Amino acid sequence: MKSIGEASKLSGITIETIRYYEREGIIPRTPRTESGRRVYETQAIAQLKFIRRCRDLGFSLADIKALSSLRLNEEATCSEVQAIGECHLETVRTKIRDLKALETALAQLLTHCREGRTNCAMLDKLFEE
Amino acid sequence: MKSIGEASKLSGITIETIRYYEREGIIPRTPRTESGRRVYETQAIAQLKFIRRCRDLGFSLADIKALSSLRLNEEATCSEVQAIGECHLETVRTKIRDLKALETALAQLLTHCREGRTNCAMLDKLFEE
DNA sequence: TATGCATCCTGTAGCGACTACAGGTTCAAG
DNA sequence: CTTGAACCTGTAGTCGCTACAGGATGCATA
Repeated sequence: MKSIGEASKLSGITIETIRYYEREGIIPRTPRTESGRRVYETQAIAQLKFIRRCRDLGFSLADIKALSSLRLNEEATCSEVQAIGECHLETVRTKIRDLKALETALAQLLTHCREGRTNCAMLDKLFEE
Repeated sequence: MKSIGEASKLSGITIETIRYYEREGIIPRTPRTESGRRVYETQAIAQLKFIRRCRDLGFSLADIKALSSLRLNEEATCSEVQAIGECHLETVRTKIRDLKALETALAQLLTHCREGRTNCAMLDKLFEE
């Protein structure tokens, strides 16, 4: 039986974000004390940790919602989880490829820049044609 | 003297986004016809293309604003442009590193998943402890 | 018991960079 | 003169938070 502050420290999610997750239905409505303060049980904190790990892996909140419900669903198969994971992995790989291309282009432009000309070769390149 | 539709096609920026850039002061207020339609000269279109290229390189609109004004400023030095570029390049490289770590972690989790167990090893891993 | 401070509550607005309308006007072709 | 494409302004939604404002509660100390 922990307060939101303790839940925050244990899960590594800020208080504001925990409340946001509740508002958005990422986690179910947390029980309150008589005075209206949120109360977290061990399981609720485990769920927050799970969300934290998924976010660290870059999953969207929509994906996390799906993964959470798959865990609770008896009939859910591993392959459904796998599909979400594979799809996300592909997204990540695409991002890496895109960023690498971008890195190369940027580095190339900066090489011109480093030559110390008065007129900036990088800006000229970006403006040309 | 082009319409916003033509400017959009020539620059590769959607009409809505061009209007957004104007609203946000990324580009100056575009002159209008008597009836209130936007009119783009060759130079305005060149600026849109410049913005497009910068966005493709991942620069923020704030950076682009700075780069644009550096180009117009007589006293601006190449080193100021370089500083913005180097800073952005570092950001990109950091992102690539982070995404690669994430890719590895995800791929590893999915390896377990692929083993075809009934209980999903990936979900279990994410929930454990 | 009173005070003071930390922690909590709800509700709303802001971020970046768009995107997507609604509801209206203008233009050019047939 | 009508039709339909293209344009206009203004506002709200997206994602995943973050940052308040303005108030209530809980706990330790004087």
